[in-house]
Amino acid sequence: MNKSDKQPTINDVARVAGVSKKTVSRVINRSPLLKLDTREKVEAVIAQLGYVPNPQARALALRRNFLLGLLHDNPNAQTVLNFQEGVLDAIRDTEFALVVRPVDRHSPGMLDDIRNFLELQRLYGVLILPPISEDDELAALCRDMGCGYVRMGSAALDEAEHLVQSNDRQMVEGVVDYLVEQGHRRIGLIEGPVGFRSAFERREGFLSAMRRHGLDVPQDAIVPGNYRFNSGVEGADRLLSVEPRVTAVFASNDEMAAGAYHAARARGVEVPRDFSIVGFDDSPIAAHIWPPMTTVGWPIRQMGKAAALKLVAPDMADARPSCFPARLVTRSSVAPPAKEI
Amino acid sequence: MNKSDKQPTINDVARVAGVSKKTVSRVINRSPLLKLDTREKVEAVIAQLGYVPNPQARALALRRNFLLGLLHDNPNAQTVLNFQEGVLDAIRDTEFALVVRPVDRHSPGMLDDIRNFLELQRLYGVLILPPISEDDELAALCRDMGCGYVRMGSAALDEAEHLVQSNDRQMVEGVVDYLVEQGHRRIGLIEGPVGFRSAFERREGFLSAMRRHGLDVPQDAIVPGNYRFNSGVEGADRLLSVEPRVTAVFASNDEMAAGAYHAARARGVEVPRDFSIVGFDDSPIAAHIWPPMTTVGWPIRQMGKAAALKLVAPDMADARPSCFPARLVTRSSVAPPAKEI
DNA sequence: TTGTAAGCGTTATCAC
DNA sequence: GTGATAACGCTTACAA
Repeated sequence: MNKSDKQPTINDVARVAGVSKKTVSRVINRSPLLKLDTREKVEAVIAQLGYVPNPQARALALRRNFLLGLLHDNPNAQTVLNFQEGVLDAIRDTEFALVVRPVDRHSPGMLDDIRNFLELQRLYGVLILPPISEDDELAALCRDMGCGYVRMGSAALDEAEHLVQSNDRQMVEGVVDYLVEQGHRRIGLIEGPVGFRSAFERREGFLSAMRRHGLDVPQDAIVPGNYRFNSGVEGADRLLSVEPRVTAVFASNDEMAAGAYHAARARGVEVPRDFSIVGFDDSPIAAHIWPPMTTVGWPIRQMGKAAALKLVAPDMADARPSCFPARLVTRSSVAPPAKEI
Repeated sequence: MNKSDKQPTINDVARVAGVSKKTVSRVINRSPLLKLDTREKVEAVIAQLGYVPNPQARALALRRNFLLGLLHDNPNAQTVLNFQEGVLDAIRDTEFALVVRPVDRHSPGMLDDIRNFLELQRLYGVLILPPISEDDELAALCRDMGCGYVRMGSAALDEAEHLVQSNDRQMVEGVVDYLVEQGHRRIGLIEGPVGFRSAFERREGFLSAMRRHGLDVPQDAIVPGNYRFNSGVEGADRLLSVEPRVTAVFASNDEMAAGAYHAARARGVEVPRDFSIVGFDDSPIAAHIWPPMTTVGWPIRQMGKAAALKLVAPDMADARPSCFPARLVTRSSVAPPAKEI
């Protein structure tokens, strides 16, 4: 239908529609100062020809690529993938694509690496997952480089347009409420890594709810962790070795909670009869471990979608909300504590 | 140092080096017909100016982007992420970036979607993960569109330059050997989904090893599955309900193997004392479930790296191998069978 | 409201 | 071997 079978270009559209390429360009870019019938005429030709603007050419002219970047330092795999799916929900059927960029937050060159990356790829914007989303220098870098960004975090790290937030603190309060409701009084906490905002928020939620219930939190009912499985094993082991024993534990994520299962099993402590466990994330392991784990699930995919929309279509309704409520997923790892003898 | 603080362009290099831009271009593209000292002179200027070619401009001129695409339909999350890491290992410090594209193999429009995607983004090449890597139409599409591709698969799906392969069949034979060595004679199989090459290979490996050992595989020792947790629960449940019971099972992936743990536990069957379980993938759950699972681990990250190198640097040594041997990761889910009474 | 001309930073063509 | 010059497909002045 067209000369050769190459993709039609803006020139083809202009020629067929009998207008200049600039006018076609205006149609593509939704310029407001166009006569309605010109626009319609051009749109008809675009549809007829099946014309799609070439992103490479636009990228060159605009000095900005139609690419969204996903910056992360390896939170858990399912989180990253769910977030990716959400981003894809947002950019499906658009010219945008998603490029992924794992980074190493322990490398001193991280910021420079990212600068080079942004400079080279000229991304439209980046989405930053925790924990590096908490790095204000990184956000400043994006701002300086004129690269859009949205951070995902568990606190109000930034302005609404740059943030999708989960309400970790409040959710953990809910976890404690639930455990107390089940009759628990001595509840332990396995913390997340020092320096992680999410870990901080979860601990604060835990402490404030315990306080609200008038419950004591002895020093040794709080043990450190680093979000890794092994730290959950060790943490729970310490918790289970002091008397009087806690009857329940909140682990700051599922992986550590799974570790707590191990520690319990190794000591012959039965979950949930002797020891109730609650995790955080609702990752696959929570559903697959035995007994199935009660945990906090957050809408990562929606957050991914909203984050991407904040960049590519800031006025869409779905781009608005910045806070995404998590919910308690009750399964079978919590039971009322055994009667004291 | 330069006029304004923009990135230097090829023109700046040409001017400072006192050559034409085409010559600089030749240096960048390693054209062989250049005088050595011209090349060295230009290279010195490039280094001095910190010049980096602009990928957007190259993309426009070459009608091909410096992007690698990762096409997958959601195998497990850890697999995808490990593969991504491998790809990143390959393209770190190059101008390439990785764009991800989850697809839905059940959608009738999948192929058209992918065609549009390739047409629009003009990818340098794509990496295709199983199960869609097994789709020959998809490979043909890439070929037609002049888009490089490498498939990851569990069989010789394609020529070496388009393939990174794992030796599933052989590995599963090894699993059976191991179980037999431990004393098992009645061994069950939970299959993967019909139509998946990996599922086929794993079954064939199982059957051929059993045959080699002269062991009988009754009809009801093979149960269907779909790589999902629940099918593992159901499959193992069926296996455990027929007499004489199998003493061990090979589940075609870890997720189903985890399901088998559940089924056993629900019936009061103890793993591994009464029932040995072996999975496939060495996904995180294998290490985190109790007792830790014996499984087959394959070098996904290296495969990702090799796959990417086949596209971007086909002559590098690391790009050569097409077959990547997996290995048995022995943990605690296998024990000799209880003595018959 | 629309069109013209000049880029954006590279590579391809084809002389020299 | 090397260098003008014209693409590549779009956008941004600036004119009309």
